[in-house]
Amino acid sequence: MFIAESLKAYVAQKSGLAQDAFSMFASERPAFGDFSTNAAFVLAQERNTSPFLVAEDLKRELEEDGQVQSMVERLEVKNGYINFFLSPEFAAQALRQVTKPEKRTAQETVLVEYSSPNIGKTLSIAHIRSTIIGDALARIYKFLGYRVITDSHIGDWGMLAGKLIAAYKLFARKPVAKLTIRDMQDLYVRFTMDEKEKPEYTQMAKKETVKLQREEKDSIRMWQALARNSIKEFDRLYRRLGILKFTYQHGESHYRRYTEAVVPDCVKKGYARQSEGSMIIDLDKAGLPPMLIQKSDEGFLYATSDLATIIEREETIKPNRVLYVVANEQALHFEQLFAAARTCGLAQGIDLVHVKFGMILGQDKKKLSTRQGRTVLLEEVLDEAIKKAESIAQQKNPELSAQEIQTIARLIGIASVKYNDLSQNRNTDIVFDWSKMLSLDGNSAPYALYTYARLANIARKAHAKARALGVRDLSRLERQEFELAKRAAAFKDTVRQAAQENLPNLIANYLYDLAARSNAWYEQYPVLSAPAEARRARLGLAQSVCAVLKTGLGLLGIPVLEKI
RNA sequence: GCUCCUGUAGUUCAAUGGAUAGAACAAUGGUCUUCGGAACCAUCGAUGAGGGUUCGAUUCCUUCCAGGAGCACCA
Repeated sequence: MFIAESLKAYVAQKSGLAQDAFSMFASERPAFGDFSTNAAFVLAQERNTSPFLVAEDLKRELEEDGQVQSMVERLEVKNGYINFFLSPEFAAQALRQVTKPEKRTAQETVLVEYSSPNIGKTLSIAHIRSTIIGDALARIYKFLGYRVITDSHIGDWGMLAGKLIAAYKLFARKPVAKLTIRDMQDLYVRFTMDEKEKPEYTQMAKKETVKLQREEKDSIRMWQALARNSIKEFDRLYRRLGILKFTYQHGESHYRRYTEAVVPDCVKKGYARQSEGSMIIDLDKAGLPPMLIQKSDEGFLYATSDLATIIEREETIKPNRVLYVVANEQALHFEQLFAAARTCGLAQGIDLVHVKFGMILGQDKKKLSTRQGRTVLLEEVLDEAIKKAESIAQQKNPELSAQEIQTIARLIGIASVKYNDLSQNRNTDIVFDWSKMLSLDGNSAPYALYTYARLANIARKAHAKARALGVRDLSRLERQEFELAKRAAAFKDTVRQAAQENLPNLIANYLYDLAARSNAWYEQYPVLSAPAEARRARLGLAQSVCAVLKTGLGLLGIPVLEKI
């Protein structure tokens, strides 16, 4: 149940406004109730009258409705807004089901493409955002009842693969099957460095690329080994990070049949034309520069393979929506890609979305790039985070065994890295800063985890059974506690909003707010020592908030611990 | 040169058309006969500059300033 949505439906019905003509939002402060609508402003505009009068009328109409009556304790008009104060019964009802995933009814499929590393290169900090944000979005959509397909679109074909093979043939001293990803990366770096002075290297790479595209046996065998070893390494890091298993890790190579067909097909249908020896799709109508889909040496490009990927997915997966979780820098590429797809009559009825995110910058606010050797490896970040969490855990809990500390440190270290990213709006750049990244203070993962552990501990001490959730008794709570309960009941509304805008940070911020309110709450209101009725009600509240924290952190890919 | 993104407190962030711009860190002062102090309470402090649209602008438009990214054979 989505509270805002339910309320909105009634307001729409009574006012005659379209659902998207006005908004219903969580109120900023208790004095404004729990949810507010600006419907009166919109209506007043239409009728050319005062919002205040319209609001009073609309309020009266809503009050006369039996359904609305059961949902709210009262309605208030203030400054033209209509404020909704939820009733304890309705809030309790919402709270009881707030952590239950939505049932999959409409078969709406969301395809999330994220992480997408290149073979032959270790995962660096640059992959962190795509991987963590994509993983969270996949979990969020699943929770909301969508059919979710995930795909890491690995760069494993074309010139990149050709260069790797050329580099291997030139410099390597091991059988290809024994090549680690570090070896591959060293080979690749050496190759690109030398390439500047030795144009014959580039020629060689091109030759290898062509051989691979012709699927000559030796090339394919070598390429497969390189790809396999790379993916093994990616999977190891994904496990450490604790992200969902990908439905697919197809890579560009998977779509190669389609890629080969893209150019002739576009030419035949008149979508593409020659220009300066290469093949382009004009995008004037979209106000964009043309997109190059074939090089003058007849080689394919990223754009070609991306178009092919759209075609293949349209045929096999039939998604309703595709989320490309890829850095900001590629904004133009995706604008062109989407426009080109439309031009070619592809992806009709499919919502293609570039879920972009800011870069991770160096201390000098310049881009971190592999070439200048300024890369920070993903693995380093995780190691550092865990190390820091471990020393803090030791300090805080000297009574715990080394093994317990290890478990806690591993969980909190990873959680901090994820939370640090997911609590920020993805659009802004992040200046890479070890102390910030690994911060365990303030609005951070440990704060939410700590709150969870404390609340869980109270319930445990009371020997409360999970099914004894006393959320029927919200009316037994005092005013301030009731506010907390209603806040928890609005969890699913937040998740819905996070999905609509593809902004996981909305959930992180909500959880932080909920945790802060909870901390203030149990500081002030005793649970275990309270009189029987209040005790039962408060235990119910503690358990509900616990469940919300656990579910919410879960959506961010962060597991909870009973003890930290 | 063209296009796009960003500019909020000393610092890092939140709020993207709504009510009195919200946190954290730092600083300062408090809470303890503790349902786990990785806690709670309080003080200090901000929308780059100018114009416009709107009942209402951090949010939309516009000019300027500052930073960043992208712009055909890389991915």
